[in-house]
Amino acid sequence: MKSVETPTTLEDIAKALGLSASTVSRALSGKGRISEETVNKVKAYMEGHNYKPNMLAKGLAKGRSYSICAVLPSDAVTGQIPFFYECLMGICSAGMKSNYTTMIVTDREDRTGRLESVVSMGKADGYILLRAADDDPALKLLLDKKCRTVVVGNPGVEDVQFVDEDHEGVCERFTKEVLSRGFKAPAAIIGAQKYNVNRSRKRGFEAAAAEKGVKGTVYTVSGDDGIEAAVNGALQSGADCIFCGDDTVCLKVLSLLDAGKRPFVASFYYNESLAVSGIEAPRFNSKELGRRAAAILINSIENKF
Amino acid sequence: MKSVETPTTLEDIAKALGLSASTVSRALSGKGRISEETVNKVKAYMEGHNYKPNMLAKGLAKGRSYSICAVLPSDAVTGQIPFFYECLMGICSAGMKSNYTTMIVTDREDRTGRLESVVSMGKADGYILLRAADDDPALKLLLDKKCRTVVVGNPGVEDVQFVDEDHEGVCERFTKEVLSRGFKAPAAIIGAQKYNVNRSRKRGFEAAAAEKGVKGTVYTVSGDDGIEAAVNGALQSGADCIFCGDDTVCLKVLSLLDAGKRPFVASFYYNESLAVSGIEAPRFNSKELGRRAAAILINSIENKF
DNA sequence: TTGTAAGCGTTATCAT
DNA sequence: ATGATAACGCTTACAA
Repeated sequence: MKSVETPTTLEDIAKALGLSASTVSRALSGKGRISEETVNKVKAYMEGHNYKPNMLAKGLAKGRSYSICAVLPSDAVTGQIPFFYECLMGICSAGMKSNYTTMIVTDREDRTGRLESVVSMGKADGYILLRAADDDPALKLLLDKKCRTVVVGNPGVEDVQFVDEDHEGVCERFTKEVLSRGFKAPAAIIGAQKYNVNRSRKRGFEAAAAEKGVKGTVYTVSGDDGIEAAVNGALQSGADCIFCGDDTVCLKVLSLLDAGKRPFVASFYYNESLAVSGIEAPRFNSKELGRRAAAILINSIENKF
Repeated sequence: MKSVETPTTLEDIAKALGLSASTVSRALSGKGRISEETVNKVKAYMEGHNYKPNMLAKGLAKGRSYSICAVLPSDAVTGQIPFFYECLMGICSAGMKSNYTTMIVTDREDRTGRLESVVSMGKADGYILLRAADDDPALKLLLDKKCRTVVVGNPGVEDVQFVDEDHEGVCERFTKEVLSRGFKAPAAIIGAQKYNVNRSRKRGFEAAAAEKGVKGTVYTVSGDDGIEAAVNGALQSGADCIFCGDDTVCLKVLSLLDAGKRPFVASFYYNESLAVSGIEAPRFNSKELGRRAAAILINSIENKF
């Protein structure tokens, strides 16, 4: 049953080397007193035969799963948002580096049943929330259950680890740069204010408008019809440029405007698809953001045990 | 240490009910001889106290991980392709229904190191390959290691389970419908032919052109510069409409054409972003496709053990 | 320094 | 029908 080529268990290696499983275990982990010689012998053996530990067994013994869980929104639109996919790639990549597996879980908006399941089965050592609204039920659940958690984007909650970009600053600088081209009546159409990131962008835009001494009008929207109303409002009030809170909003805005004679449109978040319409937007490295989140989480896992 | 409210182990329940752990195990699984009465007693107890089994322990005992692994491409562009994200959501959703966790792994193009790691650590009971090229190294690895695998899209390999859409048929019908509007010189710009799906689309397009009695020109491309050359070629040879193999190609094509006076453009795969430019395309339900893949995989896992 | 043995929580095999 | 007991592969006291 057991392969001769590849040792499948510590026992196999132990037998082959005339040692005991525990000695091999120590040789590999470096924990506990063990002779340099034995370590080398084991290491040498490992070169040829490529043993991989059974993480389930290891996990059971150490009370860990060696996997981290990415908590994703599952609403229809998210597939159109490269941010989530890229961020996920970053998490996965950073996880693998530390031998952590990345699992995912999605719940329908405002439900947490699946996440709850995952949590109570102890299938993950930590959680990365890829989006958190105010009073986010998923975040609440994770905190209640005392799960190690890192949020992508500032959740605006005390004592929660998070990684974030400087949305406010970036938006402010970007807006100022655009306004300096001579626009006098900027409008901004920004998504749901229950997301901290949208509030930051709003502040950044407003600060830039104030500094430039022009009156900036902000339309905060949630849902497609809100966007249509905002676009109409902006046009009627004579806006000469429209800033969109993110790529999703921007794509919707573009689809509502006649490409030929639309005002200048920009987005606060870049997306390749926007290139088709020649839209400018600041770029963020979401994969790197995911990497950072995972690194922080794993670090906190390894240090707490 | 152990919570009084929530039993964390079978032992806890056994103690509370004056039974043994193995009896409780049987009561829950329904396997083996056990009295109706005991089953009811245990079931009743479970109502109040919401016990969740430790899947690691269960997995160790049964030689399973209770998780399935989605193998994703990690190239830069994939974030722009809603297909992968949507498919992943479907997999995750179907997995949760059967208490399977969905984990993900990505490897840089043509590398399989990470997947190999996951495979040899036995962290997944089965694999879903979200994209397979001809002679795909990841698929080869999975088959070599005798991993239960389902591929999304026909990999063109014997004895491999897969789920797929009828790309050829859909493309043929779609192309015919468009051509019946009077176009006489259709061109198609289709991605790398190492992907079966692109070959299917090419066949579908060609069949439609043949049926309509017009000469269809196919440009097969891989990479952005290939697309530019193809677009130029199509324009110079007087194409009056351009079919794009998928949403990615289409977005690139659109960015190369002047929106005002471009020929009619259509895509063989829909993407919300294309709506901005009013592009038509057949729609596929990728989430459902993912669901089907997961269902098949899980079914095969449960039946083989 | 190394080996032995107990333990992680579950399932499966055997007695009872 | 139920309860011990071994087993899954690993870690970690504790013994030697």
